[in-house]
Amino acid sequence: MSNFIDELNDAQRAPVLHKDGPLMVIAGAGSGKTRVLTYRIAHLMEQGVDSFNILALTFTNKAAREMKKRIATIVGNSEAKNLWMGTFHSVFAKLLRYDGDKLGYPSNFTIYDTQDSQRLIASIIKEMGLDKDIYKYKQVQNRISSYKNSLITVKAYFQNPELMEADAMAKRPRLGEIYQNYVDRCFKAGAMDFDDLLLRTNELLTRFPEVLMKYQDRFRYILVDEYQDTNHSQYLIVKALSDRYQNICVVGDDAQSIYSFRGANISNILNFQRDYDDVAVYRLEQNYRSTKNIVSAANSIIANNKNQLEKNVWTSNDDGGLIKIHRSVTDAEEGRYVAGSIFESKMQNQMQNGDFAVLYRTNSQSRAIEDALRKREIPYRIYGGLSFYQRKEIKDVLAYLRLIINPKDEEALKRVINFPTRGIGQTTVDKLVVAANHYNRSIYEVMEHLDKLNLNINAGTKRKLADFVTMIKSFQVMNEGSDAFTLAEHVAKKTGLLLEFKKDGTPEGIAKMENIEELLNGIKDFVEGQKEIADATGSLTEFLEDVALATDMDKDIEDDDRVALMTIHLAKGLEFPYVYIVGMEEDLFPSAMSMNTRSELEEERRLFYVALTRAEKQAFLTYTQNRYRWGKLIDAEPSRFLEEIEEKYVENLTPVNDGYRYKSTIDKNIFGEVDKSKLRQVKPKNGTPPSVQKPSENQLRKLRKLKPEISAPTQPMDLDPGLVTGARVNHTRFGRGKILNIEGVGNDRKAEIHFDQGGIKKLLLRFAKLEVLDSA
DNA sequence: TACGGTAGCCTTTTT
DNA sequence: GGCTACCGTA
Repeated sequence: MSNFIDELNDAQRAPVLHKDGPLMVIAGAGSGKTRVLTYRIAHLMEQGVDSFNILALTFTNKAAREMKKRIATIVGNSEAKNLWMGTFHSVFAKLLRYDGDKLGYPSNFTIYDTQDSQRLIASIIKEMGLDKDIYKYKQVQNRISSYKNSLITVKAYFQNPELMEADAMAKRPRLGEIYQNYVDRCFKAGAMDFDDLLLRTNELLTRFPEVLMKYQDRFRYILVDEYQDTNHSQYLIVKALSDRYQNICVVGDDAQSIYSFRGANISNILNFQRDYDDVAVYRLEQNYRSTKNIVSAANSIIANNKNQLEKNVWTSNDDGGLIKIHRSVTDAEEGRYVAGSIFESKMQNQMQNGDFAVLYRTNSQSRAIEDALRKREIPYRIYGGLSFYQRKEIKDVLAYLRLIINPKDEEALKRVINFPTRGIGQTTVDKLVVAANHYNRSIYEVMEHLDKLNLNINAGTKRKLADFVTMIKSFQVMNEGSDAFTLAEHVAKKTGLLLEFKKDGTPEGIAKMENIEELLNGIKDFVEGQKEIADATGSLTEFLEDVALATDMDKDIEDDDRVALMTIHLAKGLEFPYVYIVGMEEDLFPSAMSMNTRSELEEERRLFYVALTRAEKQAFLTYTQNRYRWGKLIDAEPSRFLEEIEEKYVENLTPVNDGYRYKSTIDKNIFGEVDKSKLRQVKPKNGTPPSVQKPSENQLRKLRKLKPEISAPTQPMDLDPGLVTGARVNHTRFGRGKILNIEGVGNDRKAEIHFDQGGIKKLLLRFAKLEVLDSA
């Protein structure tokens, strides 16, 4: 028997040794949860559980790879090979490649990224002749995405008057039609978006019991990391798969739930004990990562949240330094301070660049930091933001490759049919789309049968279209006999993509060409690497799937030594000796978008908690009084979160007087003369005199009507405390009534209401707009 | 059909 | 301050 178990403390050992039945591990920040997961899997295997029967769902693919590596060193390489481990999206994409045909999907289906989805939705809105200012494609995409994550299919949507009502109130009565068209078009294109990977898995497991049985039997032991960040769709998949053997282990920390904006439902973890019988609950409360000061300060922050599981995170580490708070006048100065401070620490404490991280709320904040680091010649790496695979030139190459694998892929086709330009314009593409919709075929199929169809396209253009099809077909033939790298290189040359950027001659063009070359190198590495992995073939399909689901965090970082720059969201699960949290300002952190409800604000606070607990030795918080936003200088106020840290844990490097800890000094600084009204002035629309008038009663009515658009909830939100059994309420459509009963939690909270007009209805509180008239 | 100029939106976070 | 979608012109 191996001795790795001895490396664990008592609290960690218990869940590792727990064999059968459901268990939940509530793991405070830095308490060694990855270690527990890793050792639990290794232990199961040592107990004789076949690795083939274990499924582990992690938050990043990189985390999965690292855990797998660690497990392999304990139980041996060949044993670890069969483990299914990865993110929800990558694991179930793989599953759908095997069994998605039952739902009518080809095994080589394309995965649409968010941009593909948005482009398709934009063109559907245009084709339907809708006003793009009302139907904003990003908002529409968001809405559809949240439906999918709540398992609301098109059919379910049209059966639910509540949802239709909500969209109609938001002046988007035809949202359901867009949804319908979008789903149809994706299906016709042989494409799934990110949400489909979960939704279709659910559909598969529900509609085909034999498939469910097969995977229930295969995955006898299921482990889920970061369970607090699973959404409803993911929850149901896990529930279904674990239903037979009930060997389900979830690990998480409700205090670190920060993804509700993409449908994560914190009640999944809060209700775990209700969802399964005889749940064993283990708590990891000892923090091994951070100093006492950091742990205590973090605890004092999270104590401001009301909704949380009880937990007492503690550490036996040293006190460490106080948390340093620094104020600057501009964001540029903030950057200079951070760069200077990193420089000093490196000198004084013999630290490496890789020991430092700069965390921020929004990607756009990275610029000022980058500039300052560059001036100091401190190497850094930015994670997230516009990732490599999202760059235009890379997406162009990938679009050709996608088309080779799946010619029905509409978004790929539209992307490259005239790039590099070959004389096929928008008008022609529009005609093809109309024909494709009419014949219920893909655009590519229409192009293949151009001569048989009587489309109003002239002979010259027809010739060009035929040439394009011939070219793709020649690539497909080549794909049969070559590896992904050889093919991709040929495609980049043959299509003229490389030349296109080369002849451009500008530095940007050169950079793009180099990026394409880097992509080709990446494909080469991939082909080599896949040869070592079981049941991988190094095919183009596999490469494209990898790319579609890759995140910036998945990249294996060469061991060069750089300061890490990333959003707080991306930093989850990571740790650094020195952490700088920049932009501690109202409207930025907490974000202006997240201050409408208590639950949104609490999520921002959890985000701050996550940020602070990344630090091992020392944390710095910085804020500025002026910041460039949208190219304009605006004044900024210190974040309320600064006040929330218990005072004894912080040191103000830039003290403030007047009894206020973080009073803004906007009026006294050199920007004092800036006219604030100009900074925030809204540009008047054409013809509207910029005079200030009291809004008319008519305008007020309009505003009131518009309000639902803003508050039409796609996320769980705070509910009126008056919404209790017995309360009298008014509903926008059904009129007045009385609440008979309230059931469910979070997103699923429903009220049973007896309406005066007759009838008892069960309404999802998330969508129902109820006004409390008279609380019981 | 290609291309250059510009108005308007944007920035919350991501698989 | 930058991107993109749209419009006008050649």
